[in-house]
Amino acid sequence: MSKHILVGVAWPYANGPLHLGHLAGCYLPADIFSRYHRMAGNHVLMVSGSDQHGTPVTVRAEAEKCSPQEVADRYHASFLESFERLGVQWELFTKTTTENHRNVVQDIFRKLHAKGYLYPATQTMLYDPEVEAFLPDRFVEGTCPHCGFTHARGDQCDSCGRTLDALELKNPRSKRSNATPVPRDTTHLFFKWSAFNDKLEDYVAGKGWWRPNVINFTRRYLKEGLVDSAVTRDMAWGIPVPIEGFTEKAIYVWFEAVIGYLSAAVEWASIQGTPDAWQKWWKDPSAETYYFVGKDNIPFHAIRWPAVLVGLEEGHNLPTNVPANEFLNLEGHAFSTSRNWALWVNEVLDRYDPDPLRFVLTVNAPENNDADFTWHEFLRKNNDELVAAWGNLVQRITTFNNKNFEGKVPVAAPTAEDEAILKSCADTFPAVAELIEACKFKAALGRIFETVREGNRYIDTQEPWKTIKVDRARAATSVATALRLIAGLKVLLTPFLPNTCRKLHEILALPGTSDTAAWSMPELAEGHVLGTPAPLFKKLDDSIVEEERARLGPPPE
RNA sequence: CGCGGGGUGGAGCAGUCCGGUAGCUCGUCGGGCUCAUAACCCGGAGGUCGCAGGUUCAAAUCCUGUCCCCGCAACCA
Repeated sequence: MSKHILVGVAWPYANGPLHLGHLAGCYLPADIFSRYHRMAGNHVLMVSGSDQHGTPVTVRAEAEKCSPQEVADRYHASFLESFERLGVQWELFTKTTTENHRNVVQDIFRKLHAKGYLYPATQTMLYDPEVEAFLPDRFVEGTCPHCGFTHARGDQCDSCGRTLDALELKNPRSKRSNATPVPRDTTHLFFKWSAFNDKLEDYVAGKGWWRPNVINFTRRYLKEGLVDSAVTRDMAWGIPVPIEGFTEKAIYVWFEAVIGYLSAAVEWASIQGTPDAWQKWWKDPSAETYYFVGKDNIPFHAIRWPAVLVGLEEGHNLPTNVPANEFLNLEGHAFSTSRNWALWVNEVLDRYDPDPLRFVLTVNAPENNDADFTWHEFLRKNNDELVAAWGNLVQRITTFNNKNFEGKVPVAAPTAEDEAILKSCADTFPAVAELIEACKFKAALGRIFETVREGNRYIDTQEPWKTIKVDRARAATSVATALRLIAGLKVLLTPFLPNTCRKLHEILALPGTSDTAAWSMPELAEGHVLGTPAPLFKKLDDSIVEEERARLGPPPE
């Protein structure tokens, strides 16, 4: 009774590389979740891709005097590198500039139009005569009409916090050219969000088990009532609107990007040579759908994307859960690309191994509240928890076995004590499975480490280094038991620490690969010859804290 | 202004829905062990749960007010 599970992960915007906040926010939890489900024998389809359209990409391209596609492709390659190095496994990580995506999006757009959910309406927007383009609100700066702050953005004043309409700014100027923008009328296609209010309320009625922030925020949004809004834009870099009279305009990036979850599934199926296979995840009601995103993405995945799917009236599955994470801060301050306060994944991986990073970001994940990444905590958690508890358990057992039993699994004559520790490890499987399925990854990892500590206690009590001098058979049993224990723990930890678990898999000379191992206690027969022991992790020197802080430079403000 | 989330020993977190003398990891102090990356094991100290009221025999847990942090408020990933 294996299940079909669709895992959609937020589409990273292709105007900059990934930083640690992105990882903690969605990519790591999604990877843990998907890896577990694959090991548990479920059919996982984990998809995402780079979001390549939109104004910020064109602005960056302009600044670098290259094409938007060049900018987008560069960061797409950078994303792929990050995922490869981290061990984040996708069924497909694509991009929004594929022909397939454009076809799927335009097809959906036409259908929604035919059903009457898209209608034209005229609005007044600010136009930059210099760059000859309409300006998104945040690309307009001016004086706040409420507090007089001179650097208020078109959407919000950073000084008094009020929401603004770009048209009410005094002395507006374009952030793209510094020219004075002028109001100009433009006609767009509006999506009838208001038509879906009731249906969405019915949909979320049974979702009380979602995370508090997600469900409460969603309900409040619906309670206030959805307001129709434009889903087309006056710009060239995007997917052309396939409707007569609007073909010079592009579909709004947000509207288009979320459709990527569907188009990526279609693309994947096509690549597999089974073009209809995507329907198992999208049309079969027994399939489950999860969207891993940051908290800023909640309305788009819990409301707008479901509204579009409902509007299609083709029986697409709605999200089973949207386990949105809060935000990760860096040394007490928000990540900020523009202020250069960030840790880029690829740069961090030049200096550190992926699994310690995965460990720290999971153990300290922003699941229920904002979390803070500090180098001090990174050092402490690596040295005092990961290396000390788990790394050491593996090391002390494998080296002891190597020295005393020629690196072969010794013959065991298990007593109740030995059986108890293995039973305890076996019992950890369903417990961890339940936590992962509920998207409680911190708790799941914590639960595994309870068993790790239990393992250290077991060895301490057994004292094979003493018994081997007087009762070799007893020592052999302890060591064989401990080897079976770490083999079990290796399976449990694979979703979290896939890279070092692969190493351990080799050290234990187990058949197959660690990534595809079954979610259960593996067999480790007597006499089985093990590989050469080697430390799984490195202990870090205290000096890295100061080093890394210096590299970061002074904090913003 | 409004709405949602959060504010628990030195650090990071759990517990709050179904009120009953505060839990976990790390650090720290003391002890043990020596197989192991000075790692591992045992024990202790340390908090009254942002603040102020209230309900109750009893509140971190319910109610009211207040302060601080984060997000949203529709075009911004």
